[in-house]
Amino acid sequence: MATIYEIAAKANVSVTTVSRVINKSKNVSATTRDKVTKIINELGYTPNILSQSLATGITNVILVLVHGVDNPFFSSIIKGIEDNAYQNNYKVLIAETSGILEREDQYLELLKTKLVTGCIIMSCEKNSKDLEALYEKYPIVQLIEYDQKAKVPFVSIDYYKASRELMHHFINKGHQKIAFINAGESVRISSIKKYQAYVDILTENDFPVITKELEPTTFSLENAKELTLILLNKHPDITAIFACSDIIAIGACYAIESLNKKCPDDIEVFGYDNLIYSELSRPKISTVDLKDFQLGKKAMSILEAQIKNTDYDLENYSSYQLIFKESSNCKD
Amino acid sequence: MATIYEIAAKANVSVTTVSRVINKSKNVSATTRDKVTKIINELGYTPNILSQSLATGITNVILVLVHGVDNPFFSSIIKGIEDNAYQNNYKVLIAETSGILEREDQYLELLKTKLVTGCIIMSCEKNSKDLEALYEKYPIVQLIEYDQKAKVPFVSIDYYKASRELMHHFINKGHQKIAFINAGESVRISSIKKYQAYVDILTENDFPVITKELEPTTFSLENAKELTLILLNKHPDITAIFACSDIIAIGACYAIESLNKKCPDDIEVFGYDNLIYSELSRPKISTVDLKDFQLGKKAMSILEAQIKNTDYDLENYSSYQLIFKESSNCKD
DNA sequence: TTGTAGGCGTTATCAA
DNA sequence: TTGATAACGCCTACAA
Repeated sequence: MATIYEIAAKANVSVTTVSRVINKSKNVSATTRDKVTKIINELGYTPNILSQSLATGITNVILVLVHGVDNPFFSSIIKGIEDNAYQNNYKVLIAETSGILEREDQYLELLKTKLVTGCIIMSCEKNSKDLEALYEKYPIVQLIEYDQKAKVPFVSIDYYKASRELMHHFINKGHQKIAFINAGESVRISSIKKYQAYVDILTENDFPVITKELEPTTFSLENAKELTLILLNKHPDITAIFACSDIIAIGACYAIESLNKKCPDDIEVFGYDNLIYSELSRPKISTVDLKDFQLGKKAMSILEAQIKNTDYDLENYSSYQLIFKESSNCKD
Repeated sequence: MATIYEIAAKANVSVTTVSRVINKSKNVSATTRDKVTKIINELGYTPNILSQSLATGITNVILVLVHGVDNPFFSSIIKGIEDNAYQNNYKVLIAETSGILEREDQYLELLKTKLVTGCIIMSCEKNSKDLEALYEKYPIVQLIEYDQKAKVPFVSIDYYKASRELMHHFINKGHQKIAFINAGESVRISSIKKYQAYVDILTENDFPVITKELEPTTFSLENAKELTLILLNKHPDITAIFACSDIIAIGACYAIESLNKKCPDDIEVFGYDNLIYSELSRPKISTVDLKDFQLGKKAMSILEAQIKNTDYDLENYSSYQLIFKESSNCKD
């Protein structure tokens, strides 16, 4: 690879001048600039990011930490992040942690070693203190799931509010026996908030709480079906199911169908996240849309604010929308 | 962040010695090593990868270039890559190109600038020559889709063979009017090979070729349904459909259902890729499993061979398996 | 407008 | 077994 020195030699100028041209500094004459630019193109020169970063202490690379790229929201969220990032000339790299703390740390070291400038964390195994410590030193933003105790900026949606809205729909429809099937990761803020809303509304109305939680390791769809069957067996008078995710909702529908009941006529089902799955299934699953693209964009903007030292909020709630499809009786 | 100099100062040794300790060189006395190690731990020192790489010209980071992380196979393939990579102490980063050449180049520059050591390419917009030129300089492996004309190593499956096998199943079942619905990216090697196999087998048997190709920009599921309806309208005697992907197969099933026909009784349908979608739909889609995890592992091993300068093959075909589910009459 | 020289944090070379 | 010093490729005062 050509270096700044070779360019300088061929152009008969100093490396400083070449550097100026590369960085579009104003203090270069048009003639010099053209001469240097021409040679740069001739030699197909690309600046060595390593060296640039070493000298400036900054890279234009940001990292997205995710549990797994098969994370349901992930693919559309990343588009939002990138949209914002590319506009501001950042490169976006993604890393999977698989929920393994050691691996998470390994990738976060890329921050310490200056390889990446900031990090969007969608999956975090750290305790609150360690996370805060990290945030003190580096630009960090949590996305969707976040640590309630840590004072570290996050972008998410108000799961509690959204879930109350969903429950209100059920109540307005006259449902009294409403089941809730939670994902098997009830430590996640999203699960906690959904459950809170579910319980609160039922309590306010004096209706019974009927819940099951998925076993974390199983294939959600099958497990959801099993759990729903157990619930429906024990409580044959259930008329509505609040599923923590679309996949779970589909499993629930399978269970309903296998009992020769109809969804939504006999039992109404609501999912969460508005994934493509909810379109593929029969009936199509009513669900809560998270506007993933917006979430991603917002997260990137918060990160950038940190990098550029401008103002930003610690708590950022993005909008959502209840989508009524075939698995629920249409809106009120 | 602490640097090697601070460590050296505190330990009363030279930076060279500290460097030796960090890199586990043999030429350090146990006493010195312990002393230095202790201070390293005390100060929570992490080497600056940028500097290391600048000095050595090597990073332990590899890059996976993908069109989009919503690429259907991607999530399980990446697990295979990582499995192999972590064992050999590499970090794996992922980047989306969205099929944009400029963006692809931007990420590939990370190779030139030594930020990453090698690259697994799952999506490439480059022409054969440019790709070959890249391969001359850097460790590169193509995964799944590959450029037939470029002499650049690839890991994929033998789509032609697999598709012939699939078609043989149809023929053995007595089907004569077999439709083929191709993805809207018929420049991809996978699409080309599937189509080749389809046409070859029909020609060998003197059966008619009946095909449609998806419009690239549309939502596959709906578009597949439409196209299937058109085909079934024009050729009501079609008894089998070879769909280029599971999603397309699901769309085909929808079309069949909407005509009050039964799958597989009236029309047998086969998909490709064995994605989760094929499990969610009714009927479950018979499909070709690609053993994604193995593919990923293999790709990483080829990349490593390049990095470590050991032998490897240019053409690597991984195994596959026809999976018979509900959308086809069970195996022969 | 241009150039010189020192520094970023590490490793490699050579000598001691 | 250790250390001094150049080198990696770039940026940025400071000087001219």
